[in-house]
Amino acid sequence: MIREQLKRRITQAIRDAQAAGELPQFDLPPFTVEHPRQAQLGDYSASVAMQLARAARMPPAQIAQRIAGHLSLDGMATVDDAGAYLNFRLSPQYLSGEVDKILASGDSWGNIDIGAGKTVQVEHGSANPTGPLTVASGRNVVIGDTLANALSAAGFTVQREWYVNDAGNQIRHFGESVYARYAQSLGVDEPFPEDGYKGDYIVEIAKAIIAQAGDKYLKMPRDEARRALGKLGIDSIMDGVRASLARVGIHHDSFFSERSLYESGQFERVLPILRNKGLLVEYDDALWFSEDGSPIRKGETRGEKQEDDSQKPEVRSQKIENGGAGKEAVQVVVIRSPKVVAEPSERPTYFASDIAYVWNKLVDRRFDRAIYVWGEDHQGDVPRLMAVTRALGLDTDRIVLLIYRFITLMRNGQEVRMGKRSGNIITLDDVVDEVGADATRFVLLSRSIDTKIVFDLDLVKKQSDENPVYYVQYAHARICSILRKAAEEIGDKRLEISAGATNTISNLQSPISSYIFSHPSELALIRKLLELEEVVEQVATQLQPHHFATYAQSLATTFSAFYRDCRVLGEAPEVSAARMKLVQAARTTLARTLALMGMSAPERM
RNA sequence: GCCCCAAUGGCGCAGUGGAUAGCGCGUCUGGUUGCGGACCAGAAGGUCGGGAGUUCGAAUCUCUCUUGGGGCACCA
Repeated sequence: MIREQLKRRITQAIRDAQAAGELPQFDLPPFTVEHPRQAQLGDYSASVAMQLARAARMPPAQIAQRIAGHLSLDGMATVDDAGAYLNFRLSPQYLSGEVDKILASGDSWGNIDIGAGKTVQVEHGSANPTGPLTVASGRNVVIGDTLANALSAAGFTVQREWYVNDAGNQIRHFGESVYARYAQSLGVDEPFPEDGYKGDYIVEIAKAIIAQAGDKYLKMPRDEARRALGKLGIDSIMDGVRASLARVGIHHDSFFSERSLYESGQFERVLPILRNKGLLVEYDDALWFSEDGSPIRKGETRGEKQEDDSQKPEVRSQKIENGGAGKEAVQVVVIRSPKVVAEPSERPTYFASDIAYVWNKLVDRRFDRAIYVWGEDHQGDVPRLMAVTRALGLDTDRIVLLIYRFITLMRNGQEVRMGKRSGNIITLDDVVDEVGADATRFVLLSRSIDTKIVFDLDLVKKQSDENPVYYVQYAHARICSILRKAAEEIGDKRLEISAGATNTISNLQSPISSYIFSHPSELALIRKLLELEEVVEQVATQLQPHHFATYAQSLATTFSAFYRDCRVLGEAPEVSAARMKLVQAARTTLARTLALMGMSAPERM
């Protein structure tokens, strides 16, 4: 990457200046190379001279000058020491050469190697398998999938996992619901459970099972039938989920069963680690995790006053002073209790699963990092997972808990309320049907994960200039149009522009390899293309996928400026050929960006 | 009460401790004998919520206050 190259050269220049006695000896602090805000100042800029002023006991401008004097840039860029800044401007020769590099890289253009083969798991989706995939989960999977794309491009070995919550109370309710619909469909007067799932899809599932297996579950003991039907229901739901995911281009490498943590004995193997450290505490017939091993005390609870509030333990907010470094709450969380009525052998509490699961990720499967993509409703669960990870003797830096904000769905200027249990859900399929997969992904990726998204169906459906999705894709279609036209004019049938064929421009016979771009809009476009690597790095390190969306728009804008200023066809042959190459590189870059976002790059619109 | 997140032109949002804070929409003024006008150019519009601190330098880091969102169950 350019930035890294410049950093190395600056570092070398400083050492050379030191060796020459022009700068005193000092330890070089970490410094950055960045883009100046004003483009006229240069392409890259380093303020390292200012950082060194104290250590070197020299005025920054003088330091900058001496560093500049020792810089060897090999024609890559020119440097000018603007006061205390070192400003670099990439040379037209260098920029022109980079176009060839992009074309040679083809579909792997943008790949970098900050991951160095480290393994990282991105767990995303993981919605309860009790109903179809909702738009709410849509943001989750799109964030996770795009991050996985970015991490993969950044050189990590990535595994995409969906955690199937196939244990616990909700699953029991679900099984009862399926059973009730099953029985009702067979004409049996079976009451629908109070906590049941009311959605029509349960009826569909029941009918499908009847079509397959008839009434055989009515002949079983009721509990057994409920469990069996629950499992069948989950399978059916998950099949639907997979189909919905596929529509937005998402595939998971693994669907990990929560239940398996108990069936495999994983949970029982991990628990002794906490017990041996004295971090398991009995209270009120239940088993608790207590971060510091302290017994659980009775205390006043928050929220509405109820008769037996005083009987409840203070669960979360025992405050302790932490060596002056701020306050931290000791995490106290229930692991197992007779009051949790779900089959305790299958899943004591959700937190119990978390314990075994993090161990499974980091120890059994040895991921260097495990990323959890969680909705903001799980934000309160972060500290306890961190606490138990620490208690297990694992490095908490290896887990990253990403919290994204929910979306609000708007239609006809009204917020669409979604109720989970009520069956009033808007599925991801519904939205994809209405606005398309590309627009859905783009909207869900367009903002920082910390920002709430208002998904206005009417607005997104409108294929207008208010809608950035089409602006970006239009730029790609327009590029393809130019290349199509070029192919016609030149009559070169080998100039294919279908996806993947990015290198065919070399089929044109022309002395283009020596061509040096000079028009400001040409050079600006090349600079913009070269940013892709930086954007990949940014997304992969900050774990913020919206940078792709921002970049895609900016790239489309830069291309439009080039398109306005520079004709491709009908210029002098060497100019046309060189610009076609540039346009091809722009297509490669735009298509890759869209691919990283999981979007299509249409050739016509 | 405690914890997390946010606050940046009219609206929606970017912004990596660096120089004159950007983009889209909206508003106003313009642009087509030319590769796709689903486009482009120009203009107006800002005490980066308030205050203090750290730093050569703060929208960015720390503290604090205000406002908004979310979370604080032997639910998942």
